Amino acid sequence: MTQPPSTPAPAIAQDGPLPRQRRTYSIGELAKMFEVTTRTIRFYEQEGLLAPERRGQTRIYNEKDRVRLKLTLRGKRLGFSLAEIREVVMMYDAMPDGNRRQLRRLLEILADKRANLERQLEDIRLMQLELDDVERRARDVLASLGDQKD
Amino acid sequence: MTQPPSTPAPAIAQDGPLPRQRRTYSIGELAKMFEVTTRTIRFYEQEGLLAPERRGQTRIYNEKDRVRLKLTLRGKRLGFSLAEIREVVMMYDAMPDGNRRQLRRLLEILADKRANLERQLEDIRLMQLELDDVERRARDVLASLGDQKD
DNA sequence: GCCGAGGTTTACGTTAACGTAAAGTGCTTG
DNA sequence: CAAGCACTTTACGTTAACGTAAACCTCGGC
Repeated sequence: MTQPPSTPAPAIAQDGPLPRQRRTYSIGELAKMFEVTTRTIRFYEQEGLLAPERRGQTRIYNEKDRVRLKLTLRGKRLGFSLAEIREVVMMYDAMPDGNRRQLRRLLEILADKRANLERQLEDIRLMQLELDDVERRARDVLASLGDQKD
Repeated sequence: MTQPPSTPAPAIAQDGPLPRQRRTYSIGELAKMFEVTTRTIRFYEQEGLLAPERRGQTRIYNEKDRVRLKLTLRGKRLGFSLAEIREVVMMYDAMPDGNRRQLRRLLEILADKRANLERQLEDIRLMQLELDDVERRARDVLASLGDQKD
């Protein structure tokens, strides 16, 4: 991904105990970092959400890959499907040389996601009120149980 | 949910062309009302999220059932599993005669859900910023395409 | 030289949340 | 009374998003 033509990525760059500028990650590192399994990461690649470089057979993830994974997981937490996430991600990548139709389509998708987020905000607000209510009642009952034994 | 002990729910109360106080619903009505299929509603019942009365074989839903369905669907939109939703719903129902342990457990669950919602709020905020960014770039590209034809 | 820690592919298994089809019941309407 | 419509049960099918197992490579260290 990283388009910036710089930094040819020195093979292992073992120049200190904690290299301050870590540019690549193994699949295992990413897995721990985000608390997912390597299977998940490979699956996301298979689904077209990631496309790490290879050193021989081994996958090498760079900073951009890491960000993508982060965004993907965030999307998942918000209930988006991998297909939806891929839609935005791919459009985004194709953007620089996209034609009008594609760009307008992208804007449509974005508006759609936005509307979705707005509804989720409202849902969260309502849900919080419900939880407030349930909790208040639960505490009341607990209090009324004040001196009984169980 | 609504526990208010009142209103014994008169069987059918057919007293007008458009009974202003509709207390019961058919499965089809609820399905249209919430834009889900009847299959979905029956499935939720099977999963212990609903328990409508029966008139013979037919399911009769009252106001409380309707609210439950609404809350269930809201939970779903927020990415909760049916199992999670059921957990809260069942605890809530068992509340009045719940013992301390159950009530504390309920409070735990609520705190958990709350934390979840908080993270979702943050995720939404971040996601909105991302969308802002993507949209801005897309508009820029579109503008730069100003006079080309496609 | 071999061993363990990580990486890889291939492929079948699993779970949640329904979809879909078949076959039957019950009312009411022309 | 036949047709139609809404409801019912039963049961197999489907999709997304991984889990899990087997069998393999490869590299640094003892």
